[in-house]
Amino acid sequence: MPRLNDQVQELLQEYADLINITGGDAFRARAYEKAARAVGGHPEDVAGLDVKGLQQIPGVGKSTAEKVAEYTATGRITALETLRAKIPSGVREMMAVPSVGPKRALALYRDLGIASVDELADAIRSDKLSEVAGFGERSGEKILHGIELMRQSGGRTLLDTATELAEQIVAALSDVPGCTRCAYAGSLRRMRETVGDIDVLATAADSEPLMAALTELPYVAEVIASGPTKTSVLTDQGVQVDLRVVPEEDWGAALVYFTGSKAHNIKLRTMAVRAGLKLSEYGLFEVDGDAKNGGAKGGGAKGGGAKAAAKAAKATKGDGTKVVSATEEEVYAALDLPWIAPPLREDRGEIEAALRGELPDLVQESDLRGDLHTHTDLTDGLASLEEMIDTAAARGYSYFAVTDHAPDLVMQRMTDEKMLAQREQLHRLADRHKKLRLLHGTELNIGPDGGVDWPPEFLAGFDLCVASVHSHFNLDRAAQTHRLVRACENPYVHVIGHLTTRRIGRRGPIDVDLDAVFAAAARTGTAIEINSSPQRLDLRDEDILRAKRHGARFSIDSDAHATPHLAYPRFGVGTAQRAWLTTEDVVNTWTWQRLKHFLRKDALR
DNA sequence: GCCGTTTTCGGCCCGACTGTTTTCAGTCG
Repeated sequence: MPRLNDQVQELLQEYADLINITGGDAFRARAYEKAARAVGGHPEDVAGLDVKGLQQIPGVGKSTAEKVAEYTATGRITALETLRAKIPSGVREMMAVPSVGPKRALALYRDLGIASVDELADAIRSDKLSEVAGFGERSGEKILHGIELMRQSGGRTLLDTATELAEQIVAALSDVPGCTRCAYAGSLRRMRETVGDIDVLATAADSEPLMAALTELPYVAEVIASGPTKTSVLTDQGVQVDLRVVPEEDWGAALVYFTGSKAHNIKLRTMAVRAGLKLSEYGLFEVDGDAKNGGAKGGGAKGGGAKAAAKAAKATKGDGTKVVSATEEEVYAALDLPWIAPPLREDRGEIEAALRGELPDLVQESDLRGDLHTHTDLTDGLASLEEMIDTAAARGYSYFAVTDHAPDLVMQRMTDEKMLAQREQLHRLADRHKKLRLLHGTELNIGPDGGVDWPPEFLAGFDLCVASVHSHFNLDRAAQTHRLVRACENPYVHVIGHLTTRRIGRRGPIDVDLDAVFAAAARTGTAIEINSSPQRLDLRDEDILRAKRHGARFSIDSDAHATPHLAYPRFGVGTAQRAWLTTEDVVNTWTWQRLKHFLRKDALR
């Protein structure tokens, strides 16, 4: 189950949406939206707070506090139930389609009775949309395109939700008596940007108590299938979880098998066959009789060692003798391979690299020495400068940049004076954290022509500037490329933030010649951000690989807008690992001395 | 509904873009 704060955030947001759809007071709706974000970003668990305590959260007043308290006490919010009864849930779900907001969702429901995304797509295809005032041909096309975008990531769960759920399930199952090992596998373990379902693997002599424990979890809504080796359930958030229980001696083979990817496994199985072995979900087997004249024959002590251990047990499934494979290392060793980190297991050359002994020494979350892109409540963040800095210090960073929005993002109402006052405040706070070097930065807006918010003399006052695209997403490819190349060429721009501006399942990437931008970044010494927000994960792993080939460097940042978001870099690091990055590629793993040098861009001035 | 260097009422993120309009509504960041 997600953190209670996240559940409450979702419910308050739903309440705000329903107020909007039903034509309620827009300011009231906005108050609930703000309260939703405030609760979601609040570091303390709301479960432990009473009405008084809840009201201490900025943006939460008496009315919201009472609703939250009602939810923690009873598991429901009466006022929300009342609104839900008036509007089918599918109407609100239509708001997830880009360019469909509350007004259009209501109009579609009221005039055509459309109450789901599927019905909406059907209505467009059968040309019914023009019957509703305000909808023309272009609207239909745009909405249909938006629906397709949603479906591409359709049914997939974002990394933060999936990770949290998987960790809770693993913790719960690990406590079941008789469970000797438990971990999650699948695409989540490989740190793919979204996850279709969650695969959990466990070992136990008797699988029954584990299967029962899974189906009895409070947030399991439906049991899809349940047998002695596999149980599948659906959570109340609609995420499918598959649990498999295997004998202890098969743990390694099973973990390899269920971690995937499919392509990686196929290649491993091919190698196994050549080595006279067979790898399947039931374990690693030595094929009886012949087939000992394959690749592993000359293959060194490790393979031989594992085979020696094979004398252990006779197989129950498969044709040959089961090879004990209690760990992944043993399985890989049987194939004369070193252990391969899950994020690399995509058959993108990792097996060949492993054979050559050239696997990269992947960057780890613990290698990060700082965060170079964060926000405070001076703009659209939730936490104060002090709170953000204190949390960063607690993470053990040695440097930390505060980069609030610049004035061209008009809604943030930034001014020179506010920025300079924040700098003063930051300098005063420097005394509090002797071990943490504080950097005063900003997140600039890259204009349609590639210009940024402030003139050089003002930019020179910052320790660090991130520059990002926040508008004009529809420029043509040449214009998008030009603006981003120009931003790289700006001697005061150190990091290009969320380069493609995509939001997973919500908005596609801008149309840009990535190779041209990567080349410009490498040439000018501008780092490219790996934005770790689970909604963005921008750049994608395959684009990072391309950028690395151009010689670009990267900054793995949280883009935190609240203190809990400062933990996001684990997802950015996962993405970086999928792109084979090492600490050499990631500037915020470097010492301050080295980073300082990188930030100079002297040659361009 | 929330909040207060404008303090218990009266404001509340503001401008651009898009597609449908012929003067604007809805959506988005």
